[in-house]
Amino acid sequence: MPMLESGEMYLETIYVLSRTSSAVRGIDVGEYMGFSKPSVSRAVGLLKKEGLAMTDEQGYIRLTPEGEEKAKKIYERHRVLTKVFVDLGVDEETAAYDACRVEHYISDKTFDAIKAYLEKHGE
Amino acid sequence: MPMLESGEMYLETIYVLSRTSSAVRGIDVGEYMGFSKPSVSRAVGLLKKEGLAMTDEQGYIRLTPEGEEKAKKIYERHRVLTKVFVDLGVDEETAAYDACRVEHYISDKTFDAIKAYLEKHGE
DNA sequence: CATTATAGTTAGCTTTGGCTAACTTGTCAA
DNA sequence: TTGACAAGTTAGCCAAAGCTAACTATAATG
Repeated sequence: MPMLESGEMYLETIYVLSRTSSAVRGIDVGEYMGFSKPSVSRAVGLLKKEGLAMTDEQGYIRLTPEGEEKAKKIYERHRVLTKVFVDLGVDEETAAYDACRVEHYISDKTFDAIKAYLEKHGE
Repeated sequence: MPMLESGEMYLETIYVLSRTSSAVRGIDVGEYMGFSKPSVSRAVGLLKKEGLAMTDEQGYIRLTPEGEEKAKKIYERHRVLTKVFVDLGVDEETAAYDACRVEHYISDKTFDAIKAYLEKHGE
């Protein structure tokens, strides 16, 4: 089954936290996203079942190569969309917030077109 | 409470169908959206409860002024976003499909910025 | 060593929004 | 007038994804 917004958000959050802490725990994910421990527990369990996340020897959450690849793609969407919105004159916070929603709903085709536009017109 | 994607889609569909048929029934809405009669029945019931839709003397579904206003806004988002995506090189079908998702998730600020861009750069 | 705090899990509730099955209602034609 | 079909509604199921409460397990501290 296809990954929904919720799953993608957890994946992205784990990826983003991994880049600065390298020892990501469920509690950190929950705090970052504003969700409860049980919600994180279940969501991470689903990511594991899908082969996108795992728990390492110390009990920290890690992404599998496949999970990391997916997460990178989502995060790239986030960065590109935020930049496009900011370039269009939207304030940083709103741009990031909207990017965070939109990133889960556009097709590769449309995202690639937006990205190509940014590469041609952005500085 | 805020209107979610589902409610907005029903509202938009009723609006779009109203523009060509003027006698919109639940069955038409369901057929257009690919949903069952009971799903439409409940969704339209919710729109009524929110004061956005009503049933006329002949039993057809009508939007209230408030509902029509909301629907127009959503539909405008649909048109503008579709056009932007097409302008960026996305095929019509994909553009419309993606617009249909995105239209529910971006803020007024971001939409206005996109619209302003289109008005300046589109033909 | 025992207590306490922190992290994670389990159980079970809630809402949203699909669905099917089955019932009601209304119209139309034989 | 009756029988059938079309439209709508009601009841109740299911999945997703949040929540709280309560349990477990681990680690740190007095």
